[in-house]
Amino acid sequence: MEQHYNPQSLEQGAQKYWLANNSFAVQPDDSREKFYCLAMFPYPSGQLHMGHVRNYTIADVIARYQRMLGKAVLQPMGWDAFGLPAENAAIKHNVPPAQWTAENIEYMREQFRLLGFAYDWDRELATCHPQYYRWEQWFFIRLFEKGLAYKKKAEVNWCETDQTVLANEQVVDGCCWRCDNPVERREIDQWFIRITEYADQLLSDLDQLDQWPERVRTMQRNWIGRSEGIDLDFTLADSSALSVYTTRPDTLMGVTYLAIAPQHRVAKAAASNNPALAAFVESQTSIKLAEADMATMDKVGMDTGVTATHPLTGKEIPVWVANFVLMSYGSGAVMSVPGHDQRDWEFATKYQLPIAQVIAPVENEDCNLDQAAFTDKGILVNSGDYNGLGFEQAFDAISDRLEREGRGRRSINFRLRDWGVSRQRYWGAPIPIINCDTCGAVPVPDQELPVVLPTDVKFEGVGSPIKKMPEFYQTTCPKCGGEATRETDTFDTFVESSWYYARYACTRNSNAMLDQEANYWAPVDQYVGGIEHAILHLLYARFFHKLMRDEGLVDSDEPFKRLLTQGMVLKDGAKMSKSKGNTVDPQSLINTYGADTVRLFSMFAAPPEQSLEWSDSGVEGANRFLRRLWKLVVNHVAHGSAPALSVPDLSNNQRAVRRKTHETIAKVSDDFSRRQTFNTAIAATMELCNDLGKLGTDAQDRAIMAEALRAVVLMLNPVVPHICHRMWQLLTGESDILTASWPIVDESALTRDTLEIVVQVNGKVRARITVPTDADKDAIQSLALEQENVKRFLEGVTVRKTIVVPGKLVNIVAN
RNA sequence: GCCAGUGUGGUGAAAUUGGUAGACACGCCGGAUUCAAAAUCCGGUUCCUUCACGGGAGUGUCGGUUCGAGUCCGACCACUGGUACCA
Repeated sequence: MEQHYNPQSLEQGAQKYWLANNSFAVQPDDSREKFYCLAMFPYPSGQLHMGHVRNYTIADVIARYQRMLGKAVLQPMGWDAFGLPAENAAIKHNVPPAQWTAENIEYMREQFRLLGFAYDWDRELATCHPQYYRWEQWFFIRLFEKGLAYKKKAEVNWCETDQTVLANEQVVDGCCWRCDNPVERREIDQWFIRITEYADQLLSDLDQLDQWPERVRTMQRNWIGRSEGIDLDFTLADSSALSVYTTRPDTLMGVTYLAIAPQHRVAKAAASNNPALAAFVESQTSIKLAEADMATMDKVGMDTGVTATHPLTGKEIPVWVANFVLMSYGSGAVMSVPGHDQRDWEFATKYQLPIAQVIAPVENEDCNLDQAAFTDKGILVNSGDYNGLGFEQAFDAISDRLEREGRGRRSINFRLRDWGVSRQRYWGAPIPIINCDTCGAVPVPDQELPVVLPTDVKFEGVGSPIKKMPEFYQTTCPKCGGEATRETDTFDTFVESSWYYARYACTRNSNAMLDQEANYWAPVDQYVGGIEHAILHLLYARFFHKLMRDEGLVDSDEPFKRLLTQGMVLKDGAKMSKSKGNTVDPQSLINTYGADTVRLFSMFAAPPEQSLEWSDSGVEGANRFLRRLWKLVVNHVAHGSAPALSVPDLSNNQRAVRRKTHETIAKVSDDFSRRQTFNTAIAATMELCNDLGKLGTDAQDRAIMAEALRAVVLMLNPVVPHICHRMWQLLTGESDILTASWPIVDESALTRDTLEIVVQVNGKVRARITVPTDADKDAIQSLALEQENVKRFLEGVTVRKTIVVPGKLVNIVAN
């Protein structure tokens, strides 16, 4: 028997065993409950980092735990293999993205193996493989046929010097990250998917997701941003309508100007004979597309000279161009009520536009329009016929009138915008469309799929190579047979990550996107990933699932039943990054301490939802614990098999250790399943081990030790599976802990005769008393009052009240 | 800017339903072992005060509710994530 804990040989042995027995391959099995456990697949950036280790360890712990509960557990792994970093690496190191990606996958797969994750590798997929993205292309064509995919003009960040589109992260301080020249906005044709068509469902189905963190549901709810309001028309001089959307028609009488986006047709028209305005409009094209930049930039505007007629008063009000009005939201125009909207108030103050009060506070709230807008709902004033109405009444009265007069329509609006899926990049799945001068956008026929992305490419400069490859884009129109060009844009990588979870169920099916096995495993029972994906990825995947449902591919409404969002891994309080030089390489830690130590520390150092502060000495502590545990097991086994447990013969001390064992099983079970706080589960197990060290060597001590050690090994197995694989063999003689079940609490071991409770005087602890478990309130109270220190604090005061909380405390209120 | 979250000893954290603040670890201090060191084992460790028993203060800040608040409410401060082309 191995006297010393030797992680290298022990982990190798366990991994060989799992490989030889194909331990983690799984097939549908109607005799057991299914459990689909999934961690968000990684981008193959080169090496695993600590964030990966944490993410995948959490999922692996859950998968292994669920398996011990007797379920058929699917835990697959794959690669989110398309994306920008491969192109950057290609430019920097002159290596084609396909090769770079494939090499990274090879290396990272080996790292996964060394960490001992229980993956069914038979189902591995990579999104850059044509067998994967072919089905995405096929599905996109279904969406196109249903009118759910469409083309429209939309803006991008454009670098004139590099002649390329820039991602938001490639724009630094308004300039291109490579050549440092200012970016400009440019409108180009792009493909969109109508997520707005599903906005209502995406919102209401959030209520089904009761096993998602509330904060993620809240963020998605706010992102979708449903609001009820009214579209209403102001009339321009040429009698055309200038339409705006507002959720506050009750403030309509307080509109003192209109604000329109610089790209609005009215602005463009007015600028054509106004050079100053034209210059202003032009100057606004240099702002980066990102919402954060839009919202924090200086709010500037200019009078267009155009006026519009107010739909109720008939008054003429000025129309201003304002840089904070977005052409892509609503109609690109807003009505401005500076008295009751803070942004309008600031703009009006800056440009000395009139501010009118039309809402008065209901209670005595502050309302001083010289200082700030009054944005709460209230009672209408200065509003003619509508004076005295509250928000709801005014909303209805004004909306009714506008609808009656044909100047407005009640409408439900969403903040959510349609999903732009076009990328002017090389390393992505080609959009399966052929552009024909005669027939327009024509889908590639199904039998010609996949449209394969050429991988033998040279990166010259920064643009996409396929845009310069006639052999790729020159083709004929499937409809008319004439000359045509292939779409050279590729899909947003969020498209691939929106359905991979379903494809794992049937990775190798070359006849269909999904099959019945996908329906067997879906939905994912437990999804694990970073909180940074709370909105985009998780919303797109939910949307895609509904699209697939409506195509008849899956039966369920939602893809992920339960969600765990893990926090980041920090070092010295900051996110690990190469530029900060504070990275920790998991590989060298595995080499030094073994995978179990790395896994144990990752799970012990913080609860999964919180950020985790990396600590080298903490890792040593985790390793120390494993060595101590190993010694405990080895020493126990060295003394031969333990005698049978005889509960009636136990001493009080032995009974206490046994109670601790079963209390720990209860706590760890709850921590693993309901709470998902693995750190406290591990702490409880450590506590139990500390107590076990105090057991003697007589027969019943050894019997209790045997029972406890088996429980400890079973409970730690999901976290540190290698060492537990071996310790289980030593303790039981059985070869495979994977076939063992989760330990069961013996309720009879939990009983106790006495309890310690605290005695407080005015909320401060003054004594501790030990009382029988079944003591009644009066007995507890009188015992509490007898305590010397309690008496001291009751001298000279009168007891007003006594609160007895059974099993916890007594609080004597006195003054 | 907006949306969401976090803030507790020297450090990572625990306190699950409003009921003993600091479990479990790290670090540090003291001791055992050792020729010596490493490793290991034992003990101590929120701060202030006290020979000691004990006492006082304490969970980002300020205020509130309650017999009782880390936990609930209000305001504020700092940091983190997202903000639609990073994934």
